[in-house]
Amino acid sequence: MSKLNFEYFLKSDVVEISKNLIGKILYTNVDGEITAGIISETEAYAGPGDKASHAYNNRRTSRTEVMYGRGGIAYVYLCYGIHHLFNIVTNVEGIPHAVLIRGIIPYLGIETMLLRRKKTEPKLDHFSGPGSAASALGIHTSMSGTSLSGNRIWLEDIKLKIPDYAIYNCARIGIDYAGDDAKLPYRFLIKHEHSKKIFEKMRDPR
DNA sequence: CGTACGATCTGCT
DNA sequence: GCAGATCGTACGA
Repeated sequence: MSKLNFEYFLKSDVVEISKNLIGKILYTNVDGEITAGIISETEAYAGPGDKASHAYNNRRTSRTEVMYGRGGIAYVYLCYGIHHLFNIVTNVEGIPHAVLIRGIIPYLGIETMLLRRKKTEPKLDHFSGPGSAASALGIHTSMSGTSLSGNRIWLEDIKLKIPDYAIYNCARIGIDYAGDDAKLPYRFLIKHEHSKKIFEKMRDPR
């Protein structure tokens, strides 16, 4: 089990990183409460040339400014006034690439995560969808800009590797405004059946 | 300053 | 399958 260091996030191919992040473990420490999930779904947002990105055409605002920082920090923003969506900034300083985390498989602290989600049934559905995944991990917009090499949010490799046949990719969701870029196959996810297997194994390790 | 709308989720039908 | 929730952000006046 090794913590991913910032160099991992400096690579230039955000789509490649998106795919590679599938199966990594995302940890948060919120007020001393540690929870974690296996990343099961991601989307790449390729910065200035990507109409779906908040940083399209190098648009800079106080919200998007953190995306222009060095890879390996969190970009968290509010969507529809309700959902705190968690992204990982990639590439070198000045290039605003990011990966949206869209789903997790509970790995550590599922009781806490269920409380945050106001759910009782330990179902996988409650942790898929970008708003749900971030909420389960206690992520808030106030954490935007947090370094992933600190002790508040970080990533680790897992021994169990997700095989390629269990991963597929397709077009991103909810970005109809992005024209042709809406068709780009920048979304990666673990097939549902495979996610369920991992989830069950996690809950009953025998 | 005012307005339009979004990288969504939920519950009800 | 669809509408409603709900509010910060962006942008134009």
